[in-house]
Amino acid sequence: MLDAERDVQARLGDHPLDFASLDAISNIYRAAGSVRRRAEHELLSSYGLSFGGFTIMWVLWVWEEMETARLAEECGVAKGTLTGMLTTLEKQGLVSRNRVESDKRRVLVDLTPTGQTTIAELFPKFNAFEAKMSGGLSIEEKHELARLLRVVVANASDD
Amino acid sequence: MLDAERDVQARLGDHPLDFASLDAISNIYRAAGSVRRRAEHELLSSYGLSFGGFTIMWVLWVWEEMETARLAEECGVAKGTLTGMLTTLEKQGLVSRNRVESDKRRVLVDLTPTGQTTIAELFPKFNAFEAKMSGGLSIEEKHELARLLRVVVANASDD
DNA sequence: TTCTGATCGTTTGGTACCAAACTAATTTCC
DNA sequence: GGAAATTAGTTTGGTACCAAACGATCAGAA
Repeated sequence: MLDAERDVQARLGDHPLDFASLDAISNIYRAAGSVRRRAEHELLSSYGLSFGGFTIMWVLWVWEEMETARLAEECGVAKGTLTGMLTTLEKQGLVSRNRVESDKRRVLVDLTPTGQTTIAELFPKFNAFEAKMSGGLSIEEKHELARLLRVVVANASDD
Repeated sequence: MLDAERDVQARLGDHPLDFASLDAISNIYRAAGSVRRRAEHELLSSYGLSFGGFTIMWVLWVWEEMETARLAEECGVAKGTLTGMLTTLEKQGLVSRNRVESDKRRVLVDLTPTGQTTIAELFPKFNAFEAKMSGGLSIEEKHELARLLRVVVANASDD
């Protein structure tokens, strides 16, 4: 990466380059992309799940039945995106949608029994995968990584 | 996140949960997604660029003319994906494709003069954006974040 | 030479993803 | 009580993204 730093600085001329920020932020995507692809390849594809689909199921497993809006928020996707992903999961028989009687605009999403079984079997494997992806880091380093990332998330979420 | 930890542990029963790994890895996506959306919103949309399109232009700016295969690798996308993104950038007049005379399978991609101007103007703003997204972190913390992420990338790239 | 295998970029088919427009249901305010 | 504003989820139109199949080109061997 030092070559890049020198080259970028050359392009910028006298414009100062904040390389530390570039280094921190640009590595976030690189890491996210490579871990995501690896997870889909190595683990999720055999369950017919995308990374996003897995995330939905995990959230529902932990917090149980949930409205669409909150589910989208928890999963970090737009609500329109969630509609399509839920349709996919519904076709696979993994989640169910139920209109709320008292307010028919709302929809409650929940895991089906099949979905429950699937995520209960899958999650331990996924957690082991996460351990492998963070292999070589101490527990303190893992928590430090999470802490630093939370600062970035907070910055990016400011309104 | 501590509620989640307790809830997940409850679901897992006696199965041990590696929460530190979960914490580290799951925050990577959250951070990547929120920073990406913010960048597109706040900065890239006014240039008509997606995050991926910006990445391509940045790589070409730093390393200059490059073959498709290496460009895809540098940008962290599949080569088929790159084809479509290059078509978009080509339509916008920002990059050009040129077949290599000595080996007509190969294609060299480069920035057009317009592309050069665009990225030279945009990059300082993007770097300032990166600084904002990593605001509140010291220089040492930024480099530590990058270092920890590189470990993850290396783990995810193992064959 | 010509056949075989490898390599490069593109195409294809499909999901994921977003923002904005839309529809239906509910609440607010006069 | 009814029009207007608000809210929830879906639909729409478009890009991004992947893996696998494809077509063209090149390199090597018989």
